[in-house]
Amino acid sequence: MSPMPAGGGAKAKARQESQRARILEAARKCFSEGGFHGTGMSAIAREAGMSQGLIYRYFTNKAAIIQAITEEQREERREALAGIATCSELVERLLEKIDAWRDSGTSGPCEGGFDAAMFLEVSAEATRDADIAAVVMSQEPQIWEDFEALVRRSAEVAGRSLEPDVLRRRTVVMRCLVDGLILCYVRDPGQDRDVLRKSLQDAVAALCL
Amino acid sequence: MSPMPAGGGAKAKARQESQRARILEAARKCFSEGGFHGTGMSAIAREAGMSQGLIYRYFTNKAAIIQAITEEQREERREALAGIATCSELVERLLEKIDAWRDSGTSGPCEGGFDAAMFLEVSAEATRDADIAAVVMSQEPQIWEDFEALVRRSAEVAGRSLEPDVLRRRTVVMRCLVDGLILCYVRDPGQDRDVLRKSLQDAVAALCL
DNA sequence: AAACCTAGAATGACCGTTCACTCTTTCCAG
DNA sequence: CTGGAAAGAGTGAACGGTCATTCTAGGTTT
Repeated sequence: MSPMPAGGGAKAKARQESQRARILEAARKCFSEGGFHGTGMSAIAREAGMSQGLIYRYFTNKAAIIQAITEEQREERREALAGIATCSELVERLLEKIDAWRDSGTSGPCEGGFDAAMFLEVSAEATRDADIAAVVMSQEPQIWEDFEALVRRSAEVAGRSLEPDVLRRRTVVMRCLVDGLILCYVRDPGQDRDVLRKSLQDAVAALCL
Repeated sequence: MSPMPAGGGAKAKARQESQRARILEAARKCFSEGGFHGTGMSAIAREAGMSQGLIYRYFTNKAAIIQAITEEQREERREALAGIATCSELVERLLEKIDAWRDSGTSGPCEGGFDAAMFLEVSAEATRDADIAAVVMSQEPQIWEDFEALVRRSAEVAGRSLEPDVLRRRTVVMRCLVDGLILCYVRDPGQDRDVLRKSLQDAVAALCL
């Protein structure tokens, strides 16, 4: 009946999880290179080193894989944000990550887990697929919280205390800057990295962050 | 030999152009709703009110249509930017356009020609398809020029004169803000528009623009 | 032997593209 | 003006291929 194996022993459970993870990892790489709709199940199966049919034992269909990957992104973003103290540092780390992504052969997630192509793919897909849009929107409050916490932290480090509504506005600006930076850098990876860095740091300073 | 009709009379030329435009318009709508790879030629043909085969009289293949649409975007962006005097006004107009796009049923280009879905689709595709990436990158210098001109204009209106490197940095920041705003608003169209507006206008003011 | 895992073939649908063919317009010889 | 051939515009069926998904049947583990 159920497509997923019903767990008996803990060992089976473990294998189940590892297979799911293997599929997800393969799918992430393929989707990153070819996009959600440009990637076939055969490519995912090949990358994962298994048959096409086997994938359907762990995921009901392709959409479920896409959804799982979309959900994964939140965790990665949270973790990345958690280890950062100030807005200035965020800009620095982000530039490093984009560099790493770009240098990893224009495809696939780099070691840091950041994948600019996937970021855009998810955003684009959300404008079309209602299910993906729902997942993305459900993540938003959490992401805003994390960003706001960062901005607050950053202001405190700088010895300033922001009023709630100012904090909120600065947070919005900061997120727009970050997203825009990704877009700009991805669009033209050849442009001067230092100009980008100085520009953004300049703005961060002007905004008292 | 040649796939495109060789022009005899001016009338034929005119029809040729109008047919091309018809296909492009239909394709834009379909691509906006389903993405480049999620849209079939049959859908474009149906939307354009012609047979699939006829499309190939005006475009060598699907990739050529995608490329033509990508190229179209530059003109639209240029025109939109040309009619704007200050950075503050840019933020205002952009929010209006995103609203118009969102309200037009989550699909298709709105009357203002702005299409957030297409914007993301092109950016995402550029990370994968080398031809599209080339088109996008070839547009970049022009777009940066337009943005820089706007920022300069805006500073002059505010009675300030920016030094070249400061101007450049402010331009980068402004573009990141604009791109980021689109991304934020598209990701969660339900969020408070006024917060977005105030936040961005705040930042513009803080950056002396 | 029972339960599960897995590969690989089969499925029908749809993909982008081509092709043979039919209309419609153009154009010039008579 | 007219008639008929040449050329262009347009159709829709057909092509090989790939798509996502399902099924069958053979292994492997327990």
